[in-house]
Amino acid sequence: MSESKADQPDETARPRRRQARGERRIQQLLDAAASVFCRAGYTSASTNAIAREAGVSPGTLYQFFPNKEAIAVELGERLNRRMLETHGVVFTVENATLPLRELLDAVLDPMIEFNCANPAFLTLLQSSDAPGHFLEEHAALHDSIQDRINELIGVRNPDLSPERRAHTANMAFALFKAGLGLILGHEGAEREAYVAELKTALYGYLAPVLGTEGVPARP
Amino acid sequence: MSESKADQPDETARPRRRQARGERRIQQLLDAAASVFCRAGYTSASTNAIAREAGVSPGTLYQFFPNKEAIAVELGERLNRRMLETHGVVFTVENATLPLRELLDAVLDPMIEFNCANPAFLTLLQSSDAPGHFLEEHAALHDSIQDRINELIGVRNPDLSPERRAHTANMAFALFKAGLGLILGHEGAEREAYVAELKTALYGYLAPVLGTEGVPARP
DNA sequence: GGTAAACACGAGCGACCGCTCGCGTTTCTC
DNA sequence: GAGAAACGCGAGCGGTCGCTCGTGTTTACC
Repeated sequence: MSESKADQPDETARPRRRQARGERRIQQLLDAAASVFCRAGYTSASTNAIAREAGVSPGTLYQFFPNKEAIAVELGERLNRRMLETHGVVFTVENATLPLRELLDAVLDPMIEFNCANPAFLTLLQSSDAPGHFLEEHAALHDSIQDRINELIGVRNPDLSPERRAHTANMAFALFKAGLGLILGHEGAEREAYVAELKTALYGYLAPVLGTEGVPARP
Repeated sequence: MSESKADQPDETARPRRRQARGERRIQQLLDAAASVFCRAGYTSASTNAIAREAGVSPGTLYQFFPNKEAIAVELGERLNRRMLETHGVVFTVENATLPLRELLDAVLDPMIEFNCANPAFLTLLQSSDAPGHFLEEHAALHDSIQDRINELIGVRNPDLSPERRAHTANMAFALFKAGLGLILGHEGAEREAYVAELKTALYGYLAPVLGTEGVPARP
């Protein structure tokens, strides 16, 4: 109870001014983490391996991240932010009113492209083995995407009950992740084939709920 | 090179006569392993935890399994065998000729029921983190189911090219696993809702390929 | 009943894990 | 250029892991 000086040890402790070198190291470490997570999964990935891959010592890694979990959280947040910044535009009202086939192209193609370039994202999204608090951030990451899908379905078909809409969004996202796994597991022509299969599957699933035709713009 | 006595140390080494007590212990250990794998995933599950859950010492566990990997392999094989014995009947020519909606019910309902009763099966099926040789058995387990689906699709629509059929079987299985994950993650009414959504999704995906009507019996 | 094998135990070995700490180097600020 | 702070290192700490081994108990077979 003798900590009444100036700084609490809990959150918002101290902003720790980073130098340009530090920011560079952080990026190196996150890139290395993405590679190692992707290769071994979250649990099997070791912080020493991440540091080695980044070309720094274990001590240096812990200059920038308080623990292993924070690395995964930060990586997930950055990837999620980057995906929404770069391709988040796809969840627009204009796209929602397109014919279903075009809507799927407009949404899926950028998503797939991003995930092919950043396979660690899917790894984090479906890392079911994970200790305690990482699961919360994991869920947050999940919901962040889920909400976009939910919203798009709501715009497309406002008559759907909230429960049904949630189920549909949840299932659609699960189907997407499943297809994405197949896509990332193949290359070249095989990959393209699975992209087509995924679109077929989502079309077949969503057509009865969302309709295949474009919906007219609201007055 | 001086091992020309009688028994090679490699495969088919010695059959080690098991007593009834031993068989019972093996079952206890596999049940415990299923529970622990399911709770923590393959990598995070510790052999000591499995032994503890089975109520035996670590040493006893290693009387029956040479290593951790062998536990997962044996568990996977037993579950797979039991599923095929109990519900493998669903992949019959008679079922293949049913109307699609009834075909899906006939195939999915037993599968879902089995996986709800044995959630460790899905855990093993999608344990992507795994060292070396477990992946081979993992793939074998995978293919064992995949082949059934492939065969069923072949009976239903013989005109499909082998490549397209393989893609369809692969994607259908991936979609099934995705839906199964949602189903196992919920209970009661929510679970039933996701069962319905999964059937809808697979119906929408397979209808254009397999046709919705029953196919006539072959002369 | 005697003996060999199967079963059971649990302390603990070696390896690796996440992470720390003491100390040296680089960079910023005045 | 002096002081502070950020950066960087790597041996190694405490802990857990998969797994072993010496020893004792139970069971099968004659």
